[in-house]
Amino acid sequence: MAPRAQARKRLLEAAIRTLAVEGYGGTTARSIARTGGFAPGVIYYHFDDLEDLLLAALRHTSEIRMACYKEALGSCTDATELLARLRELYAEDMRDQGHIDAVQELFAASSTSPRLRAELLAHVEPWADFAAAAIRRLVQGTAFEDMVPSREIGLMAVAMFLGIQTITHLDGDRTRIESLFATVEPAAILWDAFARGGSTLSDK
Amino acid sequence: MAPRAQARKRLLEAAIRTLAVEGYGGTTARSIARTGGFAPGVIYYHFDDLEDLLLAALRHTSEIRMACYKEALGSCTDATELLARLRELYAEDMRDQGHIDAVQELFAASSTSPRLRAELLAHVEPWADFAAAAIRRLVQGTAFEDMVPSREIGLMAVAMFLGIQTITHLDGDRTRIESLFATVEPAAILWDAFARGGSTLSDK
Amino acid sequence: MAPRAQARKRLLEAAIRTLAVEGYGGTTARSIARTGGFAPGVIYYHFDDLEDLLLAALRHTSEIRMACYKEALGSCTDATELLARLRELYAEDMRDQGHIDAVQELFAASSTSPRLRAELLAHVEPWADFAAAAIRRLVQGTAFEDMVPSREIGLMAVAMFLGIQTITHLDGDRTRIESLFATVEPAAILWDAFARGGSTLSDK
Amino acid sequence: MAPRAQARKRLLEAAIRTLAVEGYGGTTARSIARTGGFAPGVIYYHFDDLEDLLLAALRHTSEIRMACYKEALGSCTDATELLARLRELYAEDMRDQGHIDAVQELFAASSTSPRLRAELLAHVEPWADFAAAAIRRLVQGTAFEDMVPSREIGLMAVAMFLGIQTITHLDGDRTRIESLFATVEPAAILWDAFARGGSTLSDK
DNA sequence: CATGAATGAGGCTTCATTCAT
DNA sequence: AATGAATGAAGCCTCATTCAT
Repeated sequence: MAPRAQARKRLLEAAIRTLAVEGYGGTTARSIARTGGFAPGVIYYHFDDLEDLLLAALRHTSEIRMACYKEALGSCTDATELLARLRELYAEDMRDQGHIDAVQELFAASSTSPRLRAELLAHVEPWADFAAAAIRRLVQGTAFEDMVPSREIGLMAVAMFLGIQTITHLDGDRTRIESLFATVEPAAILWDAFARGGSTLSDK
Repeated sequence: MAPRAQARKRLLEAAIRTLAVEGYGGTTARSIARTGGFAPGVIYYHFDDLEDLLLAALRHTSEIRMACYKEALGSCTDATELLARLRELYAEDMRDQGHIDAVQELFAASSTSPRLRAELLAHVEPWADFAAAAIRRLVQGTAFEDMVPSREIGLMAVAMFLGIQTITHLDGDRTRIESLFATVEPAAILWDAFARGGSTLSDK
Repeated sequence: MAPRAQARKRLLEAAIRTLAVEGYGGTTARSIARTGGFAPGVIYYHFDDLEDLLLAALRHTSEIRMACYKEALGSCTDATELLARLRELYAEDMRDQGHIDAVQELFAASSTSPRLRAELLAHVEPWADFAAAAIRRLVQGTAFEDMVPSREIGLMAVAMFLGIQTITHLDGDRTRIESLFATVEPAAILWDAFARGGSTLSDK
Repeated sequence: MAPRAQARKRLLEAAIRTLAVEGYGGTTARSIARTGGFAPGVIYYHFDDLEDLLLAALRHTSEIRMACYKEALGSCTDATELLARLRELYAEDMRDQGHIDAVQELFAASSTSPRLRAELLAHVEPWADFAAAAIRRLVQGTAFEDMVPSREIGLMAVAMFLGIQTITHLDGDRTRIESLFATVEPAAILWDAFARGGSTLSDK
């Protein structure tokens, strides 16, 4: 049913898989078609352009991930728990068909296409907002509540995620990120104990 | 003198300028030649490959910048001062012929070429070390000296730099970074006053 | 009634409109379908080929115009009147859905397709005959009756029509033709006065 | 010497030959290259575009032919002689590598490319002027001198030439034109005898 | 050392045409 | 009768790279 939408989805997923596996440079109409098992021409039946397909793939993947992250972190006020959930989400991302790698490749390619650049920029904004909101939930009710510039820190968080992803992408060593999570964990525990913990303690 | 070396340098700089101005996608043998005002064939006289030229350009630019950073930050033990010097260096980078943009483009292209990927990785390592050393100097003699995992934080710093660069690259808005420097400044002042400042105070 | 024939007619007219509006180069199965509001596949239900459709469209349009011209000029023996009627017919052609432009495009495409070439040739013949007949009516009863090679002049007339059409097609300036009609008019008046007029005068 | 210009000329002539032999529809980068015995890529080394090459070919051929016509007809004041020379020129055109057929194909293709259309239009004008000048020389000193709208008749002549060419192109029958020349000859003789002849007679 | 013409592979895209529905 | 998704060939063009000069 709705063969049109089904076909489009097949194309989107082939595009994402190809980006992840072959890199942007290797993502050609032919390679996408090979990945998806269809003729190159189909792409142009459903999309104006290769660019168009890639843009749609970006939106597709970003929407899906954003929904997951919102659900998983939406109500989290505890640093330790936040960190744990991020860890899980990240692991899930990695298990996926490579959505994150695909997005990484698109960042890489951004200078090639103004439209792609604009689209990526449009996606950075909401993610930075989302990160800022998570941070605000974290500091809410603590002594630091009014001192923390959550908007800026949100952007920094997104930047760091991007940067780490870039480096991970270079050597394919995903344990590196695990070790960063481990590094940050004590800080999270400290935060919960002293900054938030104080008030929580008195609650009990 | 050494006309060979001189010619090579001309090529390297043309490659860097082309990367910065046209992006990786627009960096072809012809466009580099046009930028530098020589014939495309020359490239193959001095380098095996376009890849070879790009790799050499990366090394060239990275060495130059690393030397600058080492000289400017080498002896810095004060967070406020460190931040101020970083700010200057960054401004200098921007004024330059676009070394940073060129490197950014090469990161973008890394998935295309294993050799490029390896080379970039080989440059990330020393920069992370360098950042770690700067951090160690910062915490040295404070109560946190043994608690701070400087290696990991160094990597995070490099990642953040990379990520911010990526985002800046997207919208061309360089004031964004200025605002991040401004955001971090109070933290640096606090650090100097309490963490370092305390002990330093008693020293005097 | 006769849904088959009706559908064919829809296709023919879509083909003609597309030729006139998009030019031969822009006349594809898809563009014809878009013009006519049907699916590209329908074409192959009613015709073997795109070529087949175009040929049929040529016949369709040529028949319709030939009938008009025959009716309007069939009994015309007066040069001035002949010219006036031609002028009207031409104006009508221009108001039409672009039959003439469509035919012009097919001439353009003739070197692509032998069948099209043959078909066009087969249409030139009757038009030249028709023009020759008109000329014969004009000279009949005059002193020139036996001297005028009407067959050749008929062909020249068709050629001139074609050529003017080609030039008009180039710059879209249809007033050019109006000015040619105006240029010829005095000659027609002269002819009627002296060649035909003389004898006619004595008749009365 | 001047290998650049030589190569360009080779391309221009290959383009013209291909247009004449294969028709516009068959004139692709590959077919031109095959005709000229070079790789398709060369075209893009010397020209921006296929369109660019075709435009240059049109100019090339038009200039050459215009020069010939100017030299042959420049001083002709006699209708019979004018006709004889035109006949020769036409025969020469046919013996050539098909310049005329090539131009014919470009007219056919004009609706495909605005630039081509503009270029053709720019060539029609001088030819019409040239024809008008020839006609003026013909009527000069006769009783009709002030009555003949040479500009308009010049355009008609060009149009007729074009139209005849179109028809000839359809069936490849070049004797048709011979027969038209023969048809017109008596008129030329008459003209020289009565219109011009009168004054010439009194000269002797 | 350098030039610049030439090559050939491969990328994007369009299109006539087919076919399951 | 009609639809519209899919195919595969072919077109245009770019590019790294080579090579005669």
